Amino acid sequence: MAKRGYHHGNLRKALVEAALALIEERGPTGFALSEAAKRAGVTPAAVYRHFAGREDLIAEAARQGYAIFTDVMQYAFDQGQPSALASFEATGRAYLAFARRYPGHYIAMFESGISVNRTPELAAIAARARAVLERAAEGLSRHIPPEKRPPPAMFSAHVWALSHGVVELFARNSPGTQSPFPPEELLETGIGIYLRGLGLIAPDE
Amino acid sequence: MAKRGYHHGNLRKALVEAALALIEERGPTGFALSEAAKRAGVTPAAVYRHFAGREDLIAEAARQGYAIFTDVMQYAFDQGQPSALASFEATGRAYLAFARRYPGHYIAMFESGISVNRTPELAAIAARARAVLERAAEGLSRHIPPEKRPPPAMFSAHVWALSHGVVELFARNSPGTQSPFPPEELLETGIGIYLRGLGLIAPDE
DNA sequence: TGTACATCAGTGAACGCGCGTTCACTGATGTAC
DNA sequence: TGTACATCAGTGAACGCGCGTTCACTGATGTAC
Repeated sequence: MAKRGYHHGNLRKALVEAALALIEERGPTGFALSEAAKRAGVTPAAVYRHFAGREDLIAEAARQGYAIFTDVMQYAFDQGQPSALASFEATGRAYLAFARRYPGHYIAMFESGISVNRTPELAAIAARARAVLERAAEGLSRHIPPEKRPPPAMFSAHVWALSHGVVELFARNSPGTQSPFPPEELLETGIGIYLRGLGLIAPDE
Repeated sequence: MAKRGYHHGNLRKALVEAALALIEERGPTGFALSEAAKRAGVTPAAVYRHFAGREDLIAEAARQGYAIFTDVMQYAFDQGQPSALASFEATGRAYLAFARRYPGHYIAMFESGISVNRTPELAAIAARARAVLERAAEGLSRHIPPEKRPPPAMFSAHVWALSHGVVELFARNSPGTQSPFPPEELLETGIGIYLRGLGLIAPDE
């Protein structure tokens, strides 16, 4: 169990952790398999006992990210229940919280260039994450008059896109630089205005 | 002027074009200075007559991207005038159109990891792009009752974020894979609902 | 409890590769006389 | 118009580097007897 000795104990886990830390520090480009191995206190060749190669290691980081992501979203959804509105808003906020709290996972998932279709396993778990948001949208959908009700998948896509855009442009230091407003505020007001547009929040509040 | 002969004619331009094509084909990671040189029919060392190095070449691609981007946004804005609403919607659509039509520039600007603060020149032109969107927002702002008027910079950020999120998740093949709706439709309906939430579109249309 | 042995996680050396960058050079171009 | 010359864009060879990956190996571990 302990790390000392010839055998590592849990190298697989240590490698994923090292990879996540590296991705977080250096960006997707800066990640090197050899360096992840070094950080785990192991020769580069040892990595191949646990992963097929560099890409496979990143994919595993992304997979774990989607697992956490789905849990976080599901939890937020449940917290908001039985109010469809509260559930919907909470999942939006959870997106931002996830990006903040698990930046390595976030980058592996969305910025590393790893396709979600790389593995059936990865595709499945990503679909599950999407499903949580769509379920929240479906719940909301029932409160909109049928004749002006957009497909739930559409407005779950809207909220996802808004959340993703806020994260990319204003929550990570990348190109947006100094954001005009705190990302949390930006996302909250944005979702608020959007939901009012759907007729789900009264115009006066 | 012609390409034949010892001297290239316009190597600088050819290098930027090669870089853009490569970035578009291989992603930001796949871009190699040596290969851009090869495509321009030139030795890697020749690049250093025109650029300080690899990063500088990417930064120049991004700079040209911002220049085009600003023009495109400005043009869309002007087309929508004198209607503030039409101008606002048009700039949103222009964002998507830009990403579609100039993918290499788009990637250099937003996905290459090049900071907008790398050069004062680059920062300046990016600020100009932001200013176009904010001006559109200011125009719109006048139609909102002052007491419930969010800062123009805030809702220009919302539209930017929504546009960016739609592009990243649904218009590029990256992680979102098969999008549930055409990105154009997604963005248009999203902005429509958002503007209705601001009270800028009548609830019945 | 003690010994023999199979397993297999991790070693260490080596590889080929393409990369970004440098340097002294060369030869095409355009200008001055 | 013709010659001498300065300029400087592009050459080609070389570099050191870190990368991902391979391979035969070794030695710690746990199991069978």
